[in-house]
Amino acid sequence: MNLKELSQNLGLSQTTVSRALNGYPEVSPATRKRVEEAAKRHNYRPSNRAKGLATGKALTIGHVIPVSSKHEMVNPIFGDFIAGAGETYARSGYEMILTIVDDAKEADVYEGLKARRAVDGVVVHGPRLNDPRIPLLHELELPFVVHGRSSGCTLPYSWLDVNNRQSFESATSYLCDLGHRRIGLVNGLEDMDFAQRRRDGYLTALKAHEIAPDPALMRSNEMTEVHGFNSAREMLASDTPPTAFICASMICALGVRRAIEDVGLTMGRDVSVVTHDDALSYLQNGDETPIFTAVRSSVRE
Amino acid sequence: MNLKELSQNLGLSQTTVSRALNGYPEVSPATRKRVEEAAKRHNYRPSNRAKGLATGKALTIGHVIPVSSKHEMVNPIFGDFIAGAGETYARSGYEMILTIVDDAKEADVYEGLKARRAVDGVVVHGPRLNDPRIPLLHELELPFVVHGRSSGCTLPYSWLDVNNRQSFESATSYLCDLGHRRIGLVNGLEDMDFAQRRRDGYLTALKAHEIAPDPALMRSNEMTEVHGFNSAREMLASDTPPTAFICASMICALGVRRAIEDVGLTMGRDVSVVTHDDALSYLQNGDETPIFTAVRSSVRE
DNA sequence: GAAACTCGCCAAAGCGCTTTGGATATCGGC
DNA sequence: GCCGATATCCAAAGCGCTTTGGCGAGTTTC
Repeated sequence: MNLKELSQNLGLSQTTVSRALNGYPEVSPATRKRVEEAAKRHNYRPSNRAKGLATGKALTIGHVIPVSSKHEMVNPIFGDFIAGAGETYARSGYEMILTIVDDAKEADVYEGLKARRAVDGVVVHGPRLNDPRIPLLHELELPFVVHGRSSGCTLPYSWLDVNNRQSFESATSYLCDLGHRRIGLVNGLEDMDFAQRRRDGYLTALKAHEIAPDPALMRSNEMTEVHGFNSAREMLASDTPPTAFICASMICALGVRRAIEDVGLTMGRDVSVVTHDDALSYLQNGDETPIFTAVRSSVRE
Repeated sequence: MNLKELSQNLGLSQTTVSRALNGYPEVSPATRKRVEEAAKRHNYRPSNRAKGLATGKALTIGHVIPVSSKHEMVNPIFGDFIAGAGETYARSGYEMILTIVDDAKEADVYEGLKARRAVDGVVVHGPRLNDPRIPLLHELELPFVVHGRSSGCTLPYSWLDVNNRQSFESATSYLCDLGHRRIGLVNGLEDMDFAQRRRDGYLTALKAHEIAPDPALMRSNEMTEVHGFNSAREMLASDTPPTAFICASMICALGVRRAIEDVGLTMGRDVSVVTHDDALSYLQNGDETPIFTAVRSSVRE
């Protein structure tokens, strides 16, 4: 059922039917009602494609997810982020198109989205320090919002982020106040902007407590369970092991926990762990009793 | 840059340019070359939208991810699945549109995709027993492929699946052969088809080893860490606790491990754990030394 | 050397919408 | 009873492509 059929069916012009359905005023209330009922009855829904052609709008937002060519890892928070975004799109009649791409070919993807007029705008995921995508998108004049921020970028841009610095500063201070002097940081890859900010927060808190940062206590890598395990394992093997850890994600923290127990210690008694909790649906921080002390922010919300 | 401009630019008709670019034979090699070079030079890419309107094809595949209204959980394997699918779409010039929807409203989404002619076909995720989406999609005449299967469904359909039954039968047999008589099953929700098959495999192996299944040793729920923890915790608290566990996912297994250690036992010495490993990039089964004994299949591949 | 093809190209219609620029009818107001 | 608003509606153009139906010019065929 398309506009033409529907309008013939009603004995009206396409113009009138289109206007009735889109809330324009040049239609009598009675006609509008008749049109709306017929549309519902015939399960008519305008073709997004034709609508887009006619209006120049795509009614579509692009999400391009970079995958590091080195690690091939898809950050698990994307699932939750996408779920949250999708709810909003569904309510607003927008479509979401997803592209997963090796980060080396990302520029090409943005150019393609623009040239094909496939989207009205994009969401930039996983911003790095001074991320080249921001100038690129400016140049392409493709509207965008960054999930996170990009330190060092001089161009203006819209972003949505949590306060990573403050969050890690609080967490670190909390541990310092408890008397910890050697605190291991199990961070994400440091070219990721969020990781940089988290480290800054960590360092700020150490400084405030007059603790000299020790490079041996700061590890960064893709936030996998294995990274958490390996990092903690190595730090714990040192002559002066940390008495506490701060982790960039629950997944890392699980690895840290495994390392702690692997060397015969008990988490929470011998070694403290604080983690950042993205509130992922499948990886809740315990039930009534949390597994980890955590700073939390729901990616999905 | 659109077709019209490009063809004027070349002093050719739109017809010829279109044909040159799409590999039709009615174009001389010299002209084709000239067109292709101009297209590249001007970074011309046909609008998917217009192309779709003209051809009736959408050049787009829909993925609709059901989210249980009760649990609001996004299965973490979707991220990896989507990444794998996206690679193929990118190579073939297809677009992927993603819809995340409360499973109660799923029918509406499929109808919408069909009525709006937004996609050429869809991938059905998370099939349940006798899944109503299969008859629905048949009725809508919307082509689809199911990731997994739907037992009890009498209609024909295309699917892609791993051998869940065989996999869990092998894993269970392996444990039985090691002498285990009480094996806990930490399964996914049992209205999910894969969970049913996994349980079947588990039961088949028990039967082959003349072990009577004990309902107290079979738990099923959303595959979260907490589910693994709670299930194992309760089973271990029994008078006749299991000596081994079989888990439906790495995430569950991590919870099971936590429960085991929580009661003062050691995994691998006091209690054995075998898990299904979806080979998620961020949740590898250890480095050189695996964390868990596992049956594995890469979702992404 | 004429009939019959084949090649290489083009004009125009059409895909399903929106939107511009009227057209017609109705209605006060004086 | 006429004029200018106002309220409703419509025909047609246009969005950027593909595809149908043709049309000359060159090539075979016999």
